[in-house]
Amino acid sequence: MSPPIETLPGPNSEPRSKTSSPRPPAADPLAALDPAQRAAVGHGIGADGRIDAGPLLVIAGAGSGKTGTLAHRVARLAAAGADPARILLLTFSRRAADEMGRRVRRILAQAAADRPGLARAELQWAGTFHAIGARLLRDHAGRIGLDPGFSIHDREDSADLMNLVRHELGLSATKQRFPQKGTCLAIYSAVVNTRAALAEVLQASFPWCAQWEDELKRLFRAYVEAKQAQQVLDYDDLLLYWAQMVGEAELGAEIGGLFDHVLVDEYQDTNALQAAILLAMKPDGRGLTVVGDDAQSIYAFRGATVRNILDFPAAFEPPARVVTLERNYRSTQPILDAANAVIALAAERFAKNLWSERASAQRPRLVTVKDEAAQADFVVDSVLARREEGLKLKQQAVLFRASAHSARLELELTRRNIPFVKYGGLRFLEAAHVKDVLALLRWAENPRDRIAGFRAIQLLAGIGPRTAGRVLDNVCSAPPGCVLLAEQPVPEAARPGWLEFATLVDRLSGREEASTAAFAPGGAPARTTAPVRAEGLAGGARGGLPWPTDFELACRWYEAQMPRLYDDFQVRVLDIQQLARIAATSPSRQRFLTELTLDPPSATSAEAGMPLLDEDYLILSTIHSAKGQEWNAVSVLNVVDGCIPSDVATRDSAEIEEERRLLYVAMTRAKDALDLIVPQRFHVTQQTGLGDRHVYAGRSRFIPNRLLGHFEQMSWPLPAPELQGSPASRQAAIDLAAKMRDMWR
DNA sequence: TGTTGTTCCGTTTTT
DNA sequence: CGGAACAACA
Repeated sequence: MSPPIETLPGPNSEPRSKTSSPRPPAADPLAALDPAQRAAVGHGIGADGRIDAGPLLVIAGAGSGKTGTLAHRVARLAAAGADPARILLLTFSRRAADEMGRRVRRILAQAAADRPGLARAELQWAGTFHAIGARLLRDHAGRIGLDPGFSIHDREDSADLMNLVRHELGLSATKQRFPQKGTCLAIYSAVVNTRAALAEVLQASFPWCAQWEDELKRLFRAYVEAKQAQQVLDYDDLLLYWAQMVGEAELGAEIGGLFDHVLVDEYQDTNALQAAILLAMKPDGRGLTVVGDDAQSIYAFRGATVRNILDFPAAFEPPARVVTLERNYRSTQPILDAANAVIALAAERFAKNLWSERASAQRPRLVTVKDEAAQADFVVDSVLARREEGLKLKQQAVLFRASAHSARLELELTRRNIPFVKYGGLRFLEAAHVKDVLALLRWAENPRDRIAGFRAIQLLAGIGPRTAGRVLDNVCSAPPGCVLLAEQPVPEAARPGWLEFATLVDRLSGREEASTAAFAPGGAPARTTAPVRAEGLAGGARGGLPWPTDFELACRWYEAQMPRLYDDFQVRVLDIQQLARIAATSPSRQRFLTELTLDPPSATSAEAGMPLLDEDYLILSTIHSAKGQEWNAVSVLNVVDGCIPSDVATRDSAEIEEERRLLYVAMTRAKDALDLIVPQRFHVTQQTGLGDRHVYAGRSRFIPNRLLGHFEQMSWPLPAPELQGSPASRQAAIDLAAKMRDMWR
């Protein structure tokens, strides 16, 4: 069962000193690569430039130049004659896709000074599974009975729709409490993404819901029907429809045939459904390259399984080639030693030991502080100290397990006027006011989208769920085509506002003459007679307003409603303006809505809007969002039991192991300096009635005593005997000392 | 019918 | 502490 693992020359056999070997001409981009990387890059590309590549698995340790290796491989394929338009690159985030595109371009530009055509090669197909799925589905919608104008629900929308169906089926009024909408969606999503049976998923992950199996089945069937009736796809559908599409023999071959090479990054964080898609597109594995690191698998909660990587080689006959990258170019050896020691305690792992040539005397620091306030003080102080030494804020990051863990620090940073940008956690997109505007636009784009309409309609004063539901019923179930929005029955008091709203929606939908035009639900003649709207086609193009004029129209109307809806509307207006800025960069309404849903701005900052790009700012990030990144100096907050591992993730050993890998990922982000902070006491806004409590927590179980040798231990503030205690007593002591000195003046 | 108030529950990470 | 579910009021 064990795949042939190719172990390439390690530290001893590969001196690679900077001075000894004469550098090949700079034009050879392979010159900068080590032997393992070169093997991965050149796999299946003959000396004569002929490409004949079987499946390849690259096990790439943290910091082993994975991104560069993948970029080089793409560039090398292109240089050997592969058509860049027929290369599919699947990454974990849009950011990673962009980065990859940049690097490929750079390498090609370097390598092909003499071949101008090459330098212009652009990747046409680089993005996340979800984004590529959305594009393929729109392109081939006609073949699978899908409206190409389908809208995409984010998780909240999906949960709302699930809730709607849940109520309709009477499952909200059961004697025993039925699972909440979020739980239902999580179960549904787990079934889809793991491709397991409902019973299995319930057993394994949601045992407390096992009694509801039949009801859940009913609920999910109705949920699927609702989505189809509304021409709506959720995140999972983007993968599921894609998988089904390529599962059809003919279509699968056709779509697989669009690509000569398929390369997948972060393969350890893909799930069974994604693996099925790949296999269906490339059944024999030809042209398939996947890259990943089992030690960095941190998305099991989303259905990702490390089995994908472990089982990859054996999925093909003959098995895929395996290349392992163990040399780390990022971190100093002491940091690596500590990280290796942490991951070595994992129950099971792919044996792999990272090594580095970056010697350093500085071990990572394990810093004990009194509480979270002291933690914030310490972090700010050391960040500033490093900046004094010339390290830009941008080259420093603070990482944490859960978004809320940085609250104290954010406060302190704001107080001391230090700019920062935070990744992960509450998204821009999840803010109620942003969702309001998007709902309005989405409803205009797809009148069948009930969730969007439901939200948009209730923005009006005097109109609640009841009226909104009635209007939507009329709009959706009316005989094909003809519903006058303006004539919908609404309470008298709401009438004037409603007319204005109806006019707006009609205009947004491309029907200028509000009073006479019919409001046609999608799929009705108005929609089907129109030719398939190609994605690039100027959106909002149906009828009237050019994008983003319609957006501005919607904003103006919405801003007028805001003071009534929100007490703090002044702050929220800024977000709407931010949204307008994003909208302006999008070519069409549909693209805007799709991209924003699949790829929301991932960062927020304390200031209104993002700091200017050239400004310096500190990076705050959840560990999950830090994936693939690196910084010179990294601080990890709350390295205590209860945070890492999170106390909600200690139900079984699989969860605990994932938390261990999480700490490993955090530690391996650091190049030169790494601080793990351990507050002895931390605050929980805790359960029932007791109010806030302090909990005395120990150092994370992932750093047991026998690992302490890898760290420099310190306490902060440095214990100063006699001076401990309250600020008042410290003050008094200092005064006394001054008096003593004054005696001898 | 729609809005507002009250109580209770759950509480991570993200495409 | 925020959201959801339910009860009371306009």
